[in-house]
Amino acid sequence: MSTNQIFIVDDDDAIRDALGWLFRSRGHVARLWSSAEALIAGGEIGRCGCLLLDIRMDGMSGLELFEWLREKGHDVPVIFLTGHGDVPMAVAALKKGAFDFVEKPFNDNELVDRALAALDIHHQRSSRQAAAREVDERLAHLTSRELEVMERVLAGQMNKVIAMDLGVTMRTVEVHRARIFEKMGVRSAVELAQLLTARTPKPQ
Amino acid sequence: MSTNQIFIVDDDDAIRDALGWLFRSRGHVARLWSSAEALIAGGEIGRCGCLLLDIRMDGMSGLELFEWLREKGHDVPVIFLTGHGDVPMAVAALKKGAFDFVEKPFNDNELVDRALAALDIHHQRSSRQAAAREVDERLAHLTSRELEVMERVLAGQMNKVIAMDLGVTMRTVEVHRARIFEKMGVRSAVELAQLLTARTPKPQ
DNA sequence: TGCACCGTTGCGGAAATCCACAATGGCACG
DNA sequence: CGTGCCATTGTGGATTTCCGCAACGGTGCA
Repeated sequence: MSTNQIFIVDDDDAIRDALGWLFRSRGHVARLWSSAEALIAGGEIGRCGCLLLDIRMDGMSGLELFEWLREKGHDVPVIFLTGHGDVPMAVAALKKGAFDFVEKPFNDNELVDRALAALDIHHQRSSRQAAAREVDERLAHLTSRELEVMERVLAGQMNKVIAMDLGVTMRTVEVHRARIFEKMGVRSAVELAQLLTARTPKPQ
Repeated sequence: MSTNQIFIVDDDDAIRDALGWLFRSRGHVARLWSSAEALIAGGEIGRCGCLLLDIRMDGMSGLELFEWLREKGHDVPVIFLTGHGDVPMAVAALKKGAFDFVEKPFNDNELVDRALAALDIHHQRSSRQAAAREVDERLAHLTSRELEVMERVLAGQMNKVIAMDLGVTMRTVEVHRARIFEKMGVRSAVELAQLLTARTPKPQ
């Protein structure tokens, strides 16, 4: 994976450069952006493994960028940086899913540790997501009829029942079933169930 | 369920009573405790649906009580209340799994809303946990041999293979398999897979 | 019109599963 | 020693699944 880059967005040149220097001096890959708009325009958000985001910026704020990323489906771990943060703001940010919230001035070592932790969970997430995408990709190749059959297979229904249910022959169900397994890359209904049950979006 | 009680722990009599009045006047069930120790001694944590916890208290602090609950396996949603909270403290509490972090003085309506939200997710959690416990309970009744067979059934192995693998006859595997289904309350390997795949502890 | 894909079905056989009935041996507990 | 639980196996049959081979009709696109 090449998504272990640390993206830093801050409109204060001095802080931005200091952050860049901090991470680079320790062997990490850091990319710097002077505004949320610049980051978005860059179109390289996909390479981001962890995002350090100044909350207060001219133009689009850190919080707004965060919301924007969420809507776009990017769930990169975000660490907010703030000079004048208060408790309610921090709480709101974390409850919305921010990974961390750090006040300036920050402790160098601590910030690096947190960023690395963020990278870590990003890797965990992205591997899970890759698997989920893989499954979705395969699901997309199923015909609507196959989906109907699959649904019933997952409900534990026997081919006979499914056939009655759909008003077709057992043979037809068998064919669909075989194609489903083939397309989904599994070799039994059990594997299929595991694949799809694991894919379920996780709650809080 | 009778776990929609709001537990309030604060060593300041005035605040505690005010909180009790606040929730009760709106029709909610609130229980008051003047210290973490008293709450623990009461032995009624199981009835708790949501916990409002003052961070700074004589004796065991709110944070300590929170940790204690975590260790005991109680994961009631906790809302911390604090008079002199700072951002790092709030961030730490939330990252450890607190549900919310509110500064005093608080806005009555907002606090109630948050407590109700906490109750809500507690209900979601507890129904999930009940299901998980149910499954664990059933798993506990499986013999070690049955577990070995189940493991292989979930791996999608055919009875024939499992038999070879364990050095027994197919017939034996069939019997184990039947008992597994019976004990687990399912009627097919698919249902079993769903039961156990869903049970998996969810990550962040 | 020809090709590709989909849904459908039939035939027939191999393989696997499910099950009732029946039984043996080991082990632990009282 | 009896009772209960567990693992094990057998027989035999009903049911179900899995598959290759073959085919037909519809739809949509080039």
